[in-house]
Amino acid sequence: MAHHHHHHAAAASSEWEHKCGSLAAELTAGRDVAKQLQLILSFIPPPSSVHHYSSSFPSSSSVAAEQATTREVLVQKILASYENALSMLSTTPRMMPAQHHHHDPNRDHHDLGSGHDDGDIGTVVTMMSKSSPPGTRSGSPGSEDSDSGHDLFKDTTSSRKRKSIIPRWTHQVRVGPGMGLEGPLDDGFSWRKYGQKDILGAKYPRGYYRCTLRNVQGCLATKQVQRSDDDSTVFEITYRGRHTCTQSPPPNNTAPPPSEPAMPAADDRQHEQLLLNFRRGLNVVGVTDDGSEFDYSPPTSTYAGGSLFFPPPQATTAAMTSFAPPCSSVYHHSFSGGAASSSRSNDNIKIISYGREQSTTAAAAPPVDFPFGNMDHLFDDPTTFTFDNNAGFFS
DNA sequence: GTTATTTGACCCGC
DNA sequence: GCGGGTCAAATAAC
Repeated sequence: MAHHHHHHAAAASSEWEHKCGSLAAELTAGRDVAKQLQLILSFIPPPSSVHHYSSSFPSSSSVAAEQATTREVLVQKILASYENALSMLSTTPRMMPAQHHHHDPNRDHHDLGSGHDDGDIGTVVTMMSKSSPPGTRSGSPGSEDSDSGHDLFKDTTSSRKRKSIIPRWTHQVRVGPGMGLEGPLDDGFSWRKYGQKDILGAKYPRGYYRCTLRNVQGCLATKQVQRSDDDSTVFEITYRGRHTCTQSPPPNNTAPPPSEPAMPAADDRQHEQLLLNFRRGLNVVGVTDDGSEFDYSPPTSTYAGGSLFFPPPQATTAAMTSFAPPCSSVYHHSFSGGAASSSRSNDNIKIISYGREQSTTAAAAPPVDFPFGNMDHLFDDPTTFTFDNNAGFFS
């Protein structure tokens, strides 16, 4: 770039804005393509289950499984990068240098069966608010950021604090009396504590947790756990950001008490609930135009974050639901004309993604919120979903 | 060996 | 400067 660069011209601001828009569009497009790739990959059976045509190799099954895992993880990482980049873009112009660090394919294992007797845990309040997350910086602890000038954005002329679109919500959780159970209540995700702070005026310190897969999959979800001042059996847990990683929920223990009718506060809450319901192993049944049904087999216990692809009512391009590995084959459904092509699914089902529909073209309409319709009642008896292809929502 | 937690330092916005 | 949030070195746990 030997061109002469202008100084800080006032006009640069709008130019910058414009470039940001292009950037966002580009990133969105990239993310969308990555999702498609993820989908496509899910349709390609892992080498193990492939009919061995003339495989002269021993082809141990473990290797195959590892490959599948690896490629899935890779796509997941790409997706996470896009998501994170987008979220960074949506906060402050300031940002950190990219951090591409190559990590070994680390095996992630989370201790699910921590033998926690969850006992009496009641989720009480749900609250939404837009946040002003200071640090959406990507995970890598400042390792190699030292050199290159990242004061590019320091100028902050525009100082347009875009409101963060990072979701933030709070649960109040009460632990039963007499339980030694403390802060780290098992909410189905594995967290890693990265800090603790004494909060002014608070009796108990606040714990800071982040998703354990942050460095592996770039998942930026965090939570804070604050013990209530007066009632020491109540914990206020503030979640920040949705999980973009893939995690398995714990096999729900015995005696999940009559689940609360879960007030349908906001979208994100509904998304959470949807995930929870999926995780509990409900059946999902889709209905096509011609009335035939296709059954998403019970997702036993595995699930992967992400978003379902559902088309807006008048979608012209084919969108699809996707439930992906570890199924050897998955249901694939095109909702565009109602023409359904569905393949078989075996045991486990993962949700690749959920939450928002994304069009394939960058210039197309902005993401459409997932059409949940009125599924509140389903929360009471979350055993079966039916997706009405015509109506475009679960019923 | 590995990964998680603890804990004071550090950063950043107010 | 203050306070909340995060980092990272030391330490603990595995």
